[in-house]
Amino acid sequence: MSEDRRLDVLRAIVEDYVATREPVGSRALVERHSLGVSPATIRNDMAALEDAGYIVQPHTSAGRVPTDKGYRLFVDRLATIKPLSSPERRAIETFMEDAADLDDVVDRAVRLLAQLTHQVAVVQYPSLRRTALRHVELVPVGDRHLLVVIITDHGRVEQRTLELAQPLDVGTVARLRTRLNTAAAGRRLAELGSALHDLADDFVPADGPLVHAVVAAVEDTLAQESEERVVLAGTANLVRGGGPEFARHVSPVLEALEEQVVLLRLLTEMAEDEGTVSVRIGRETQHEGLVETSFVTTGYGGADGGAAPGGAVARIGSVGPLRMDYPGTIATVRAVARYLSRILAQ
Amino acid sequence: MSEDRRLDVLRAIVEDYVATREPVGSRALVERHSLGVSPATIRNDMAALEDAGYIVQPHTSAGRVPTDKGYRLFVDRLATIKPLSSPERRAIETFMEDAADLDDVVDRAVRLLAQLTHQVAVVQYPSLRRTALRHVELVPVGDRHLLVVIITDHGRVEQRTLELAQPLDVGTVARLRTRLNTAAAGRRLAELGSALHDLADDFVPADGPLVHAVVAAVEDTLAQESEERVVLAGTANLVRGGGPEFARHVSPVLEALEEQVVLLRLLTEMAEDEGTVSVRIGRETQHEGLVETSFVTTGYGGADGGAAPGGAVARIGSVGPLRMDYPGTIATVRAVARYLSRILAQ
DNA sequence: ATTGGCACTCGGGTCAGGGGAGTGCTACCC
DNA sequence: GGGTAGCACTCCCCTGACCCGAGTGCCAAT
Repeated sequence: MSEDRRLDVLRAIVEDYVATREPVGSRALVERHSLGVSPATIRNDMAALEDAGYIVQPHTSAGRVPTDKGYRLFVDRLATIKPLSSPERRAIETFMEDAADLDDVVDRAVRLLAQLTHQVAVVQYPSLRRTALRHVELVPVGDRHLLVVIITDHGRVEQRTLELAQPLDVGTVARLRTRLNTAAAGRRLAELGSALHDLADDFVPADGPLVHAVVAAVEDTLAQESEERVVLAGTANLVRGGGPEFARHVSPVLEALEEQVVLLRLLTEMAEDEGTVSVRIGRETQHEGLVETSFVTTGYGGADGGAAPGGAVARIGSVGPLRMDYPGTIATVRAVARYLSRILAQ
Repeated sequence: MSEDRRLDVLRAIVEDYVATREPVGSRALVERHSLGVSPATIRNDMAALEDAGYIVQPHTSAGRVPTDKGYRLFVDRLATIKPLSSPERRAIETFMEDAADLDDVVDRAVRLLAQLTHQVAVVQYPSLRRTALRHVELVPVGDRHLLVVIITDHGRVEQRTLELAQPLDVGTVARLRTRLNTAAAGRRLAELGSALHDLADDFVPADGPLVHAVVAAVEDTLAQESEERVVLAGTANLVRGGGPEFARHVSPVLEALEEQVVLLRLLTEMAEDEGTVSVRIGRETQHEGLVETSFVTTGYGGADGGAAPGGAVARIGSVGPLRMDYPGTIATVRAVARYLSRILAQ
C-alpha cells in the first residue's frame, strides 16, 4: 500500500469535501481525480486513513469527512498554494491605494479581506508595544491638569490626562517635553526603559513628582495591552457561507469574536508560530466556541513585512468554517497583509 | 362589535405571539386572557383586524400573526410600560459605575444593553457636531507637518496631520494655538464659524495659508459625519434568540449593521422623532435587509439626558426581530440611556 | 351583537417502502 | 504483498399515504 497515494487520497478528500460540502465516497474520488486505481483500492486507503485519525465517516454507509488532524496534515504538507488571480490583485490595489489615515487603512483592509475570502476578516490594530514613538506632547489644561499625547510610528494617537498635586510651571513642562522627545523619539517601548528613568536627574527635586508621573503615564500607555483593539468585517458571511450545518455553530463563534480578549489571546499565540502564515484548526484554537472554525492569520507592518516571528506589529487574518479553502485563504491573507505592510511603511 | 375589545384582542395577539413565537388562534386567546367572550366572537374581531391590516394568517387554518402595522399600533397605543426589576436596576449600576474613560463607558453600555435585552445593542459615539470643544493643540512634526489635536467635551480626541507648503515658524504656531483656544474653547461647532474666520486678521499675510489650513482642519474634523462611529454588541443573540424562522434573515441584518452608513442614517432619522424613545418597525427602517427587524433607540448625553428631540449628543438602542418584547426593550433602553447620560455628565 | 355548531382546509407528524450511495469483506489475480 | 472485482449489508433519505388537530368562516339561533 503506497504511502504516497494515501496522502493523495487525503488531499483529494479534503479538496472534494471543501468543494461539495458533502461526505466523499470512494467512487466519486476516482471519478473526479485521476488516481489510476479502482474504488476498492481507495477504500483500503480510506480505512487506513480512518485508523490513523485523519478522516471519519458521519455514519455507516456514508462518505468520509476530514478531521481536524486531517486538515492539519493537509495544510502542512499537502496543500499547493494557488497564486491570486490578477483581478484579485488589482482589487487589492485599487481598494487600498487611496486610504487616508490609519483608521481608514485598517478599515479598508478588513473589509477587503472579508470580501475576498467570503469569510470573517480580523485585523488587530498596530500594537503599541511594538511600535516606536514618534512624538510626545505635553499640554497643560488649566493649571492642575496635564494632557499627555503620544504619537506613534504608524500615526496612532493615544492620550491621557494627569491630575497634579501642585500647580504646573510652564517652563518646566516645556523643558520636560523637549528632553522627553530627544530621549524617547524613535525608540520602542522595550528600548526606552532606562532612558526615561534617568530623566528625573536633570530636574530639581521639586519637579520629581511631575517627571515621574509623566514618565509613568507614557510607559503605562504603551504597555497597556487592554488598549489593543481588533476590528471585524464580514460576520454576515458566517451565516451565509457556512451552510445549514454550520449555521447552528454560528452563535458561539460570534460570541467568541466579540470577546476581544479571546481574539487577542489567539492572535498573540499565533504570533509565536513559525512560518509566514499561521493556521489554527478547530480545537487547536483552545476555545470551545470555536471548535468548528479555523483561523488563518499572518503578521503585518514589521520591518520585513511581518514575515519573521516577532517582527510584525500586529496581525491580520480570516476566520471561517473548518471546511474552508485553506490554500486560497492563505494566499489571500498573505497578499492583503503584504499590501497593508507596504502602505503602512509610507 | 366593540372597538375597545378589538384592540384588546390585538394586544393579546401581540403579547401571545411574542411569548410563544407561534401564530395565535381564537381558542388559545380566550383561554390565556380573560376576555369574557367566546372564541367565535374573537374570530369575528380577528377577521376585522385582518381586513384593517393589523394581522395576517400565514396560511389558511393557522392562527394570526401581527403585521408591521399591528406592531405599530401596539407600541403607539396598546403597550403598557413595564418598570425594570430591581435586580436589573442594580445590574446597570454596578456594571457601569467604575468605567474609566469614554471608550470604556461606551463599551460597557453597549455590552450591558445587549445582555439585558438579549438582542443586538447599538451605541453611537458622541457626535462631534453636538459636542463642544475643550482644547485644540498644535504639534509641529518635522518642519513641514503640523499635527492638529482636538479634544472635546466628553473626552474624545481627534487628530489630523497637515502638510504645509512652507516651513513652520514655531512662534507663529504657538500664537495661533493660543488665539485658537481662546476663540474656540467651550463652543460648539455651530457657534464657532465666524469667530474662527476672523482669526487670520491677527496674523501677517504671509501666515494666512497656515491659519486658514488649521481653521479648515478644525472645522472639517468637527463637521465630518463619516468619522462618527457606531459600536455593536450581542450579535450572537441575533442567531440564538431569533428562532429558526428568523435565522434565515440574519445574514442581511448583519450586513446592514456592519455598514456604518446604514446605521448612522437610521439613527439620525430617529433623532428627529418626537417622544423619548423612538421605534422603527420592519419596513419602516427603509432598508430591505432589515424588513424583519425592529429598532428601539433613544438619545443620551444631552443637557436633559436626551429627552427632547435634538437635545441629545448621540443615540443608544437595541435591534431585534420584529417579534420582540417592545415594552421591555423600551424600558431597558431608556434606563441604560439615562444611566449613561448621568455618567457622562460628570 | 354574540354564540354554538359544523363543514372545510391545511400543516405536520408518523409510518412503510424503495432507491441509492457507500462500505467492509472475501476471494482472486499479478 | 498490493491491487481488484464482486457481493452482501447498512443506513440515509425521499416519497406517498394517512391521520390528527388546530383553526377558520359561515350560518342559524339567541
